Amino acid sequence: MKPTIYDVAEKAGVSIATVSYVMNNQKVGKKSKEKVLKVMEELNYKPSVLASALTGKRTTTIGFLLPDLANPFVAGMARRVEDRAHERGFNVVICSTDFDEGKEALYTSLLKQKSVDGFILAGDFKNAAVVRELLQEYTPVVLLAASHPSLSVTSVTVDDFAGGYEVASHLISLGHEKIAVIAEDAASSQGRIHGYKQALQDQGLEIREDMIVISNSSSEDGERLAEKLLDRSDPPTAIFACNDLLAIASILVARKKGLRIPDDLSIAGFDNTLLSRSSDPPLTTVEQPVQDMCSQVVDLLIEEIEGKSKTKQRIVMLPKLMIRNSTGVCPLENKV
Amino acid sequence: MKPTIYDVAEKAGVSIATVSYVMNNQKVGKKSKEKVLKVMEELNYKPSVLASALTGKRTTTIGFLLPDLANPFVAGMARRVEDRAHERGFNVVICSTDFDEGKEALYTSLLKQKSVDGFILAGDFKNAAVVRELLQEYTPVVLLAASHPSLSVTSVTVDDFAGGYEVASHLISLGHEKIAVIAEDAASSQGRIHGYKQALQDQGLEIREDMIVISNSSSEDGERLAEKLLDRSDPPTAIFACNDLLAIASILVARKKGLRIPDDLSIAGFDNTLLSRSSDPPLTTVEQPVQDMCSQVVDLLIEEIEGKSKTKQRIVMLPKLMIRNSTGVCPLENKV
DNA sequence: CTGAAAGCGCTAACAC
DNA sequence: GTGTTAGCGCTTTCAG
Repeated sequence: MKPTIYDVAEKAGVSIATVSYVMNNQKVGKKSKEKVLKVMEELNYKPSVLASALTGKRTTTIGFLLPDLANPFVAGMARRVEDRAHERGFNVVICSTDFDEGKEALYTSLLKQKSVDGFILAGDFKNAAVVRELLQEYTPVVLLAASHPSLSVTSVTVDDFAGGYEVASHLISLGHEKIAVIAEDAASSQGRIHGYKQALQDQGLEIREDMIVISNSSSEDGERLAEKLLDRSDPPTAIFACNDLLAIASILVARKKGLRIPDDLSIAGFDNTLLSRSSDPPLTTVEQPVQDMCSQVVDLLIEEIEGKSKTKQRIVMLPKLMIRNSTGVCPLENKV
Repeated sequence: MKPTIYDVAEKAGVSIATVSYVMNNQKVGKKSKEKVLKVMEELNYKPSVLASALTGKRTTTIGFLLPDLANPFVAGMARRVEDRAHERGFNVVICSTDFDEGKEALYTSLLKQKSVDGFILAGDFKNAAVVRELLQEYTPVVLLAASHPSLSVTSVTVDDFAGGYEVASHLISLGHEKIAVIAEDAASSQGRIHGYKQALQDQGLEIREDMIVISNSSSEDGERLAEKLLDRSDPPTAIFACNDLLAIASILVARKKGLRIPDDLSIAGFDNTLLSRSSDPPLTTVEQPVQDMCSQVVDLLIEEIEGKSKTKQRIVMLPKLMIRNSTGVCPLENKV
C-alpha cells in the first residue's frame, strides 16, 4: 500500500499531527522536522490530495470549459492556460461544451462534485443561469474571451469592437465598399460587427444587414455561407470572417470559383492562428494577445480562489491588425 | 453549506447508510428509496466525489499527458479522447509535457496524488522509468500514438511503417529519387523512416542518411532544416515531413525560395490535420484514424480501471494516404 | 513545541 | 431492508 501519514509518523516516532505540521510549514522543532522529512523521503511519501481537500483545503484543480478543443485558437488558449496554471501549482480539467447549454450545466455540475477550486469559462458561455448560480454560491469563476455585461463577473477579453473597426477601416482604405461579414453566433462576433458598422458609418458608407451572416462556426457552414455570398447578383468585394477558420473556408470557396485573392476578392480573418500563416495567400487577420490574456485569467482566478481578490474586473486587451496578402485594393470594375 | 448525506438522511427520516445504498443502487425498500430520492431532489444534493473516493471508489478522472496541446493534431486527439471519456462518465485532466522527462515525471506524480483512476500517455513518452513505475504499482496506463516495445503496456497506434512506406512509394512512383525526410525526435518518426527506407530499398534506390534530418518539432526548426536541405548543392526533389506542421514549414521555405510546388519540389506531410487542407497547394499527407484510435484507448483504459481487462494488447490501425496537390512528378532536369 | 482526538462526507461490514 | 459504526488520510483545535 501507499504510505500514509500514519506510516510516516510511526517510523519517525512522532504523532501524525507533527507530520502534518511539517507538511504545512508550521512551527515544528528542528529535530522532529528533520526526522520527519527524512522518513518522508525514505518512504517516498506523497500526501493524498483527496484527504486533504476533504478537510477543507484546495484541490489545486481548476475546471476549464471551452467551446471546442479542436479549434486551433481555442487549443492555443488551452495551452497557455495550462502552462500558467501549472506554474501556479494547479491542474486543469478541460471540457468542450460545443456551445451547448446542457453540456455547460452538466460539466460544471460534475466538476463541482469533484470540488475543483474554480472555473474558467472561455468563449461564449451560453448558459447564464449556470454562471449566475456559480456566482451566488461564491464559486470562483472568470470568463475568458467572453464577457457577460449583465453579470458581475471578472473577465478578460480582447477589444472586439476595436478589432472589427480596424479590419473594416483597413478594407475601406483599400477602396472596398461592399464588405460582407461571416460571423459566429457569439457575443464576440457581435462586438466585431459593431466595430465594423461604426467604421462604415464613420466613412459614410451604407450598412447593409444582408451582407452580415451568422454561421454555426463549422468550416462546412462557413463554406456554405461564403458560397451564398459570392453567388449573389451583387457580390461583396471583401469578406471579413470573424475567425480564421471561417476565413480559410472562404478562401477555399473563392479558389474553387476561380477568384483570385486578393485581386478579385479580399478576405480577412480574426485570431491569427497558425492557419493564417500557412494559408495561401497568408491571411490578413487580427491578433489577440493570447498569452497575456490567459496568464491574466489564471492569475485572477487564483486570486479569487485564495480570497485575495478585491473587486471584480473586466480587463480588455487591445488586438493588433496583421496585414498580410489576402487583402488588396478593390477591383475597379466593382466600384460603384 | 452544501447539503451532505446527513442532511438527506435526516430529512428523509432514514440513516445515512440507506441514502448511500440508494445512491449505489443497492437493495432498498421501495418506500425509503422514493422518499430519499425525493429529498435528494429537493435539497439538490450532489454527493462529494472526494469523500467517496477516499473510501476507495474511483474519482472518474483520468490523466492525459500529451506533448503539446497547441499542436493541431494533438488537440484533435485530445478532443476525441475527451468526448469518449465524457461518454463513459470520466473527466480528463490534460498536461502538456513538451517531451520533457521532468514534466512527465512531475505531472504523473501530481496526478497520482490526486488519485486519478488512470493515465493515457500520448505521443512519445520519453521517461520510460515513469511508465515502468506506473505499471508495477498497477496504475492503469495506456499509450496513444506511441508504444514502448520493451514494456508490457497496452497501446493504440497507427502503423507508422506502413505510412512511411506509402508516402515514399507514392513519391517514387512519381519519379523522385532524392527524397529527404524531416522527422521528429520520436519513435513514431522512426517507424515512418523505416517504412520510407524499405520502400526505397524495394525499388532499388540508394538510401542516403544525410537526407534524413531530425527536428525538435517546432515550426521554426522545421523551416531551418528545410532551408538547409534545399540549399544543398544536391537538393532533394521531394520532402517527406513527418507531420503536417513540418510540411507546412517546408512549403513556406520553398515558396520563399521561389520554388513552385509541386513543379519544382514535392512535399508530403503526415497526420491530415486541417492545416493540410488549407495550405496552398493542399498537402498530400497521411490520415490517421484519430477518432477510432482515441475511442479505443479510452475504452481500453477504462477496462483496466474497472479490472475487466484480460490481457495487455498493442493495437495498430492502418493509415491512409491522402494524395493532394503538393506532390507531383519529379522535374526532369533533376533526374539522374 | 507536540500529542490526542474530533471531524470532513461517504462506504461497507456487521448487526438487528 | 435498514441502522450502527468503524474507518479512508489528513487538518486542526485544544490540552499539556
